[in-house]
Amino acid sequence: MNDEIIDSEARMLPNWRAAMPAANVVLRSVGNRVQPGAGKIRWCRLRAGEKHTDVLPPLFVPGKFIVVLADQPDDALILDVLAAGAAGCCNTHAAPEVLQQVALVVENGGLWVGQRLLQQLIGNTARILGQGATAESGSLLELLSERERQVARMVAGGASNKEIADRLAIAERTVKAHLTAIFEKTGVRDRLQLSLKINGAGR
Amino acid sequence: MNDEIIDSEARMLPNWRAAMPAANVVLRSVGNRVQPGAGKIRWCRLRAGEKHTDVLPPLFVPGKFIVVLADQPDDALILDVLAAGAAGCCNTHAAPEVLQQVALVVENGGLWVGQRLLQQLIGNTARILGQGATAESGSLLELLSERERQVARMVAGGASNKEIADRLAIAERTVKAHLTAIFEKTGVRDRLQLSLKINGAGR
DNA sequence: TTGCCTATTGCACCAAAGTACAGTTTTCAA
DNA sequence: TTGAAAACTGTACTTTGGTGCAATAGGCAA
Repeated sequence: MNDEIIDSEARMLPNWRAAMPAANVVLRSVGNRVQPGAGKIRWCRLRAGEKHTDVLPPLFVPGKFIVVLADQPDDALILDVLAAGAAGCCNTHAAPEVLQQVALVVENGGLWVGQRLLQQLIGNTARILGQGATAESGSLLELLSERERQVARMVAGGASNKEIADRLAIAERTVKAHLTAIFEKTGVRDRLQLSLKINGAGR
Repeated sequence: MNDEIIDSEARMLPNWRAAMPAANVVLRSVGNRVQPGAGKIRWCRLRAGEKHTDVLPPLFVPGKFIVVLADQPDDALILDVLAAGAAGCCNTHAAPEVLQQVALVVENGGLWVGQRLLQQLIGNTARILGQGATAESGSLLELLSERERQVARMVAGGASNKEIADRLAIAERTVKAHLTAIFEKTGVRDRLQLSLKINGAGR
């Protein structure tokens, strides 16, 4: 793979070379755009003291994935760079096997997250889900009253609040009240997310 | 790899064979222990109606990783089996490439989570591929420029304009401009309808 | 060189979605 | 009889979505 490794110093590390012998280190300065190379993945080193908000934005280009190699990859940083659009984040000195694993996942369009952080996310989310909503639309809809179910299905079918109000012969305000209750019970934030959950869209 | 696939029927699926030609399907009955094979991974099919709490516990043995192949892998199920100790969970009929990706990650001690769920775990960050797109959504997306496709997929994955702007490092106004063009080209009236078309749900 | 397409962006505006506070009425189990 | 839940609704507000007008700049084929 002809990936590039973007760093503020032009020094190839041994684990990088072992993982991707064909890659090149490309220099960057803060704030500067770097011309994309041929590979699908743009590896970007984040040194201690460098802010991802300064480093990453110029690097995002269509059709390329960014993987961050962080010198100090604490959980908050990892989540931040992933939330900012990076497809993975691991330690600058990660083993070549790990870097290759990251490359495979990311090249296939996946996101790569370290195991320990992922387990934390899973544990936290499993506990949250265990206390409340499930994602399956059947059991999701079971949380709702009869009228709420009716409104939820209509939203999932693409209807606006006004259309729902007209069809059910109720006020638009009433539709909004039902939706607010639906959002609270299901843990979704808006009608688009509700539709995705009910329709089972995605995987 | 000499992994085993544990199922209640002794029937190898084509995607399983393609992903791991040396694997065997091993029969199990509910509640029964299955002697571990030589491989590191024990793939366990979870059919519709089968409860993971009945199926998985006898399968956990030291030194082996369990990956669940679920017929109906909704988010709650995936999180439950991961919280219960499985190292991955994907669709029974996942593509061989996906199964191989799972195998690589898990054999190296990682956890494998589907992209959509992972994005939810990361706080609903979104990078949605066109995986699972219908023919309609395929031809729909062909109408769009590269950047419009990117924006459209992110909307279909549930992202707000602000989130898309942040992830692509562009202005929210630019996202809206792309969406206006997308709506014109596809003939939909808003992001909810766009999401339904791309995800192949509803009308 | 020219014209078209794509990408980007600002300012301004209106419409729709969603939230907050508050209220009434009906049904039904305790 | 009482209290809770469900259903309904108004007024008012904030946030987000979407549109209109206008503009610059780069890439590329004719």
